[in-house]
Amino acid sequence: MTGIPTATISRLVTYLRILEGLEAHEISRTSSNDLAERAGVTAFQVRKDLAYFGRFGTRGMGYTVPILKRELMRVLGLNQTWNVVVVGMGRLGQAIANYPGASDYQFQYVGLFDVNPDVVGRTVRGLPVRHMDELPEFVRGHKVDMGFLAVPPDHAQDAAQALAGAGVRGILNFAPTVIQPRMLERAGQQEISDEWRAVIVENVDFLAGMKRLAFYILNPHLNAVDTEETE
Amino acid sequence: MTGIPTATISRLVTYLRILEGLEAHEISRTSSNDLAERAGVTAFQVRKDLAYFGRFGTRGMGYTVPILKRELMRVLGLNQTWNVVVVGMGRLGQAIANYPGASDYQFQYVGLFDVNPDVVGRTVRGLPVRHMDELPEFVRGHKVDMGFLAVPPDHAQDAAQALAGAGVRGILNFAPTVIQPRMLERAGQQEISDEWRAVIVENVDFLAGMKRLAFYILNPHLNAVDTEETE
DNA sequence: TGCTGTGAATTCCTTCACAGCT
DNA sequence: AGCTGTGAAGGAATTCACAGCA
Repeated sequence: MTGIPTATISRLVTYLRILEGLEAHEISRTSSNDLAERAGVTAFQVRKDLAYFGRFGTRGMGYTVPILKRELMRVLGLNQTWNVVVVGMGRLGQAIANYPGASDYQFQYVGLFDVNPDVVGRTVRGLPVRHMDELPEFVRGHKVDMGFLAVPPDHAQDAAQALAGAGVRGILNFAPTVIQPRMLERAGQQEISDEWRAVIVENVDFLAGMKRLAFYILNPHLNAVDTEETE
Repeated sequence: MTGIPTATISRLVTYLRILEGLEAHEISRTSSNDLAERAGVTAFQVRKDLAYFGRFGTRGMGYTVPILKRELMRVLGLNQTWNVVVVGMGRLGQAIANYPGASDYQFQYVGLFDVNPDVVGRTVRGLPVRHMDELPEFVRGHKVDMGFLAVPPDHAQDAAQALAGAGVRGILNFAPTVIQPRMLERAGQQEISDEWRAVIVENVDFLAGMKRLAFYILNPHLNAVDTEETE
């Protein structure tokens, strides 16, 4: 059961957001055409994307908003709680920690970390900023699932390895750097033998976004209307 | 001369970043293999990506770091100055306005905007926060090229239209919403007839990044090591 | 020999057309 | 009749193999 396009996952996130908007406006029915228009893709695409994961509609009728929303949340793993630490409490890290909407969808910030003594000990969003030395114990003790990485680029690899070594399952990397995956080893890797799982890295890079924008302004004919970026 | 993959542009940004790192370490030569390893892609990919834009290497020798860097900057439009306004001066907007590295590469913040009276009039990074009412005149007067959009999602479409109407050429949208392109019309559209150019929209969405991460943690076998994301 | 540049092959993703329920 | 779900066709993007220079 391999082979779901990465782009499909990004679009599912978009569909989910649209469904939330519809629900907020108390619209209870939709269709592949309606979703497609709102998402800026084709109706074929919507149906194909959904078909990877099941049959959520009714022929001749369309989709029921709450049902499709629930199913997409299940598919995307958003009906469970995710414990998150943020590493790097500079301006970006603070903005991330305070971003409204992150706390929806069961993303719970449980710990904040930095190495700068000026920052460690301060309180952000009601949580104390801890020193990185405490990370391994904290991750194990608090069942942390993900780390959000908002450190300067030259410290990103080290911090990513610290997170991976402490045992997180995924890293959302905000630093404009490629994290080398082969150096990411989870704590207790030797215990896991058969069912070895790599640490997942997703990137959010807005410097890259700025540069892509510059390119497409200069070369508008090369621009395709798409959902994400890249990424 | 159509058909350069969007993913290629994202990767060019990555290559450029690597070249900057090499230059900072006074490494003056590289190769498709070296770049590939650092970028987490194949050497074929690197060469193909570069080949879309020219011949920058020497057979048998590889690439000269400063030359390839210069060429990539030219291709990406980073050897010119881009005037930027930031719309939405909440925590995220402030983090963006203060982000180090944005001011490299000739992205110059020339204006900051909001509608909240508590924020308008305050100073961020030495610039006064102006009211959105002033946007159209400001964009024309200061030759603004791009707008960075960091407003709440329910105001993103309106703000995007305001930016487009004021005459910016591109929008970097940080709000978790799809901007409907058909409503973006540049000021003076009637004047431009033949050489009509759409406003380019690039998205940077870290809520989407969080959700993709959740999915790939639950489905690690579906994860492909890639540069962006989407997106 | 070593590494780039590039047509050809392959794989992957999207688009299409229509079968299948309601 | 209307809209979903899906195998098949088509189109892109990546991978490959090797020709072409230094």
